[in-house]
Amino acid sequence: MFSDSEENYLKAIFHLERFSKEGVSTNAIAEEMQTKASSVTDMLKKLSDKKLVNYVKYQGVTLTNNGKKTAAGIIRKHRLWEVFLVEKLDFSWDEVHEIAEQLEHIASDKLVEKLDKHLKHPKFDPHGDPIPSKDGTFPERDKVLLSELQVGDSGVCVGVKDTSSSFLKFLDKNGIALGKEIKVLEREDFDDSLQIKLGDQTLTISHLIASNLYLKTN
Amino acid sequence: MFSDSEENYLKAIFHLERFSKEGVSTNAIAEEMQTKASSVTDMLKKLSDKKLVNYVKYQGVTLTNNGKKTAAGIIRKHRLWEVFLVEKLDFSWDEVHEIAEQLEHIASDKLVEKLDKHLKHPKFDPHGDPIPSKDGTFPERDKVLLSELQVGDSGVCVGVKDTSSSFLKFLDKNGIALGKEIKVLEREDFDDSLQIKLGDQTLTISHLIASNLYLKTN
DNA sequence: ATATTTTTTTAGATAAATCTAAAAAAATAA
DNA sequence: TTATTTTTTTAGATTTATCTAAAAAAATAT
Ligand SMILES: [Mn+2]
Ligand SMILES: [Mn+2]
Ligand SMILES: [Mn+2]
Ligand SMILES: [Mn+2]
Repeated sequence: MFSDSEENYLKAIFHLERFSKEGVSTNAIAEEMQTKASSVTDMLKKLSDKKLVNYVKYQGVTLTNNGKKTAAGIIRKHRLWEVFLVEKLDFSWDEVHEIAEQLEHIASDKLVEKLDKHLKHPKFDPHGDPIPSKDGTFPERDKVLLSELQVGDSGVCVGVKDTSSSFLKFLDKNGIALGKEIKVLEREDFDDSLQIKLGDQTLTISHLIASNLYLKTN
Repeated sequence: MFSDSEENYLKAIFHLERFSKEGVSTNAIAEEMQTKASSVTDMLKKLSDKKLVNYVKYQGVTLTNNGKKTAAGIIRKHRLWEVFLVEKLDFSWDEVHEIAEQLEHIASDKLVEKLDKHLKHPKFDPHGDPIPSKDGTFPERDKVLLSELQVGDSGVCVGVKDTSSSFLKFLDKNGIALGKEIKVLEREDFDDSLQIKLGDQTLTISHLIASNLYLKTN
């Protein structure tokens, strides 16, 4: 239906739209896609011709309903494959993104639905990100950044904001994983670092770490 | 490493090499790939530059050792994915080829090895075709076409020569599947059709059918 | 051995996706 | 409000994979 490149642009625009109520700018897309602004302009024209984006010269783009649905479909595939890689093939969560980046472009509706069934219809991927349903609806879950909690608050780790390999490996090394219970024991005013209880151990983590971990509070 | 197109050419040449001891001709490749001879010539030059084929103008091509190993790797992926689709996702054997045709181009050695392990290192795909090992070796199995058997001979169905959807669906409809025991009861001289015993039933099949079914004789 | 047919290659064009450099428009600063 | 800077678009190239039409080479037939 659409080329890998077109699909990657749709996904990028979809993600960027969440942060700007205006149209998404050419430069923002270029940055996200690691490409040049002129290449973006070319692609926007093409996506516009295909009625996937609303594009007016110099005014950025928004996805059309069709564009949104298409983007959600690609994100659905990406995240389902990530679940597969972690749950069935025993990959660790820092290894799957690159591979899912390729698998998301495999075209077969039947494959997606069979994969979804095989995985027992997961609602979230290995990084805690929501998996849209077939019709494009994203499951919601209220979650707070660990850095927002007060001393004494506690919750269960349900997601990461930064999904970089280095961050995920850091979490592994320190025993932090989705499903783990975390309680804030102390906050250091000087640098906003936190002392937390994780299982039966106590851990000190920097503000940067805490501001990339999502918890579901108790 | 290589483009999807390059990989598809390598696979085509690999398959064609089995039938001609000479180099594979440009036209044969064009036929196999459903493309034009001029496109083939262009690609052969490129593959030759990359040392994947031995190409001399007007004399056809053969794969280099490197080309053979690369082709075997793609066939390995194709067939492992077919096993996955049938065994794990419950696809039927007539639906998997098209999807595997895409999946075979996913680039990740680790993925292939994890998939292989997950599937318990299968030696043959859902159509009975051998799955090369990581180093490019194809498992052998002696098999005979059902059409070659004499009256009274019997064997187990281990593969199909024609893998077209229509043939596979015909086999499904008649209860013929890999692993089934078949015995030749009678041969009709006029059209070489066979009367066979399949489980507890008796079936009449045309020569065309019999000449596309591989058995391992008892 | 020459003529004819078939196969293969070359020449030149097209479409997709990218790039650099220059021009145009919009945003910001003076 | 005018000048400067930033953003975006356009113009023109490049690469990859394909095609058609024509030329060249090889194979086949007379
Ligand atoms: Mn992608
Ligand atoms: Mn993810
Ligand atoms: Mn393929
Ligand atoms: Mn197969």
